[in-house]
Amino acid sequence: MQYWLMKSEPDVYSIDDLARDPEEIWDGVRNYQARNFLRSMAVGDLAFFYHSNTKPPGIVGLMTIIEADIVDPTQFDSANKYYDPKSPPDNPRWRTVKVGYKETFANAITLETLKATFTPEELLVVKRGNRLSVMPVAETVAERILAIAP
DNA sequence: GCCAACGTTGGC
DNA sequence: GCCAACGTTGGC
Repeated sequence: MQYWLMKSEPDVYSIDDLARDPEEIWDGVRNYQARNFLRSMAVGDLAFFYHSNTKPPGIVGLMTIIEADIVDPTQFDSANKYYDPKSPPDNPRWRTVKVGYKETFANAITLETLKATFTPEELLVVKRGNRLSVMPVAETVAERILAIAP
């Protein structure tokens, strides 16, 4: 079992949206490094839901991976923002996972708190200039996050 | 709204 | 294969 952190802009898709409709395909990731992390996820892994581009940014809840390595359908939808005409239909470029809602933390753990608690080596999301939207979280770090999550 | 960081694209 | 130009991310 592995832990992950996955970012989403709450204006686009928030933890409340996931709570309302508790199974969702995590679509729209168009970065190869993030894609590779998505592909290495397994059913039962846990992922922290991170709100980015909002005030304040931070970890707001927890979800679980309920289906691994699925094709991101938006890459073949020409009307979709994430349409990728260069993705070969017989070998889809963008894979993702289906996530399930687990919980919303009573008090979000802000980026400020994360920065005060973890070094950039321990937790990638506190690293300046980091733009990765999907990243692994070491188990020891995950346990510390869960311990401070109310 | 600014801008640093950095990934991607495309000409050569 | 290099690298300048460009686009996007995301904190502030």
